[in-house]
Amino acid sequence: MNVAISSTSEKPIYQQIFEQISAQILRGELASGYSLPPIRQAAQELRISIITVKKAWEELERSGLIHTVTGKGCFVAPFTPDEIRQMRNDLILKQMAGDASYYKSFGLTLDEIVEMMRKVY
Amino acid sequence: MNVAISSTSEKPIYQQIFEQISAQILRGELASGYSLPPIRQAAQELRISIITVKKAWEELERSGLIHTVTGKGCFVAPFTPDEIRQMRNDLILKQMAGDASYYKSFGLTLDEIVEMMRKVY
Amino acid sequence: MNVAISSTSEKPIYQQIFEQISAQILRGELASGYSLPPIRQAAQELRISIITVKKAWEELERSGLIHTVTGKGCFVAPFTPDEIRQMRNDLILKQMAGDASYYKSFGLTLDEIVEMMRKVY
Amino acid sequence: MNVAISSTSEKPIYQQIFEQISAQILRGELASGYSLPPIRQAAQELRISIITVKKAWEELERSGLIHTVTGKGCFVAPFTPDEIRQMRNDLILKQMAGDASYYKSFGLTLDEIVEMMRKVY
DNA sequence: GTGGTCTAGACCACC
DNA sequence: GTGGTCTAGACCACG
Repeated sequence: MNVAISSTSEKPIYQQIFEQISAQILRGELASGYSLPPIRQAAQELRISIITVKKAWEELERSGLIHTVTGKGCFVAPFTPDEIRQMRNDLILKQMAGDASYYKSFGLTLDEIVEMMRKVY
Repeated sequence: MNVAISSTSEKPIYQQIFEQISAQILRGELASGYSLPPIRQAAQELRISIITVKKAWEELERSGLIHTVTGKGCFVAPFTPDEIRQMRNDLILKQMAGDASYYKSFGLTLDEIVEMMRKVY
Repeated sequence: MNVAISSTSEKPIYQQIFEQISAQILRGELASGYSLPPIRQAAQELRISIITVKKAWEELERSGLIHTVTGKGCFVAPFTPDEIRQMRNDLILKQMAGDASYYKSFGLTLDEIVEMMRKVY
Repeated sequence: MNVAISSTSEKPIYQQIFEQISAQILRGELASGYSLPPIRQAAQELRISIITVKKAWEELERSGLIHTVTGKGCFVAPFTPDEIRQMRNDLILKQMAGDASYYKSFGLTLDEIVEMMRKVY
């Protein structure tokens, strides 16, 4: 499990975990069927409470990214590569739409946005 | 004062106010020297607590966007148009750098980002 | 608040609460804008843990039936009577579809189902 | 043995087996005296643990639907067709009574229930 | 061994 | 005052 927790971040821990793991799934790093570590082990590894890990796992299940089998563990849900790509694009487009409207609220044109994006990339 | 408050938003009210007013200043809508309404009046107008307005005003002062004159009120700090433009660009670039690194974390190239940005703009 | 908890039920407590309150909303007993009791008070009233109440409230919010305003409380979401009726019918139809397929799995015809339903109603 | 197990279902596996086999008995598909497969064979066939199969068999025996003969195996209990029909009707009526009271709790009349049942059947 | 539920109690941000 | 988060620790069902 490759998750970095920042205790200085304003985001709650369980959400940091959720975002990092879901990003890993949508990037294809965690393949379908992959078994997430047991919550107890993950809690020990990350040095946080079991409850906090569980909350993150619950969010992942609610998003349909993993499915839980009581007594067995939690597994990345079965997706085709196309579905993964689709979900990833949906997520990014939704995020980008919010970002774009933020930029536009400051009067930036598309060309200006592209130019600035080129700078910071 | 032109501020819209959403009670369903997850953002705290004082932050909603702070963001909207600072955006207005950086867009040049609120000119240097402009007098913000007294907190009591603002609170009544927005139908929120005085404490909340005060917190927003404090955030604005802490950012250097306004300055308080005891007994007189709060005024937009004196900036030249160039300074405004500079601050606006700094803010947007900082935001955009974060957005770009998010997009990159999903493996998107600059061209792909530009193309998607074109779609959602 | 009118909720009855059965500790003998196989359903978890938080789900019992969720189901009863959502039923009350869909029956129109809890009108839009109605303020749910604070979780601490509800917990004391029902003699259960705050956490358990919170879990029920979270499910209600996730279903879009209530919305939480931090520092203010939880309120029944604004719905038109038509929306309420629509949601209620959707819920019942979905439930009934499952029931019907169960009856059918025992070879019952529609007429037999109707006749038996008449008996038990 | 014709049993389908869903690992994504929230129902425990042993209960899924119990429900499917008891339904088969009550539908008359498994006749009186029919011999259930040995638990080891069933476990292998369904790719689950022997313990789980044993638990399902125990539930069936507790319901009086099968009886175990040590060293010989498990057999569907001797019922007359009338008894089967009776048990089936009892089960369905009990289930339907619960469903009906659920529908009634939303204010539905018998006619409305019948009409909706017609739709989803 | 696994996850599911419930508990008591703490600290924080917001209003 | 409110809800939001995190903690430690218990008991249970399932496999």
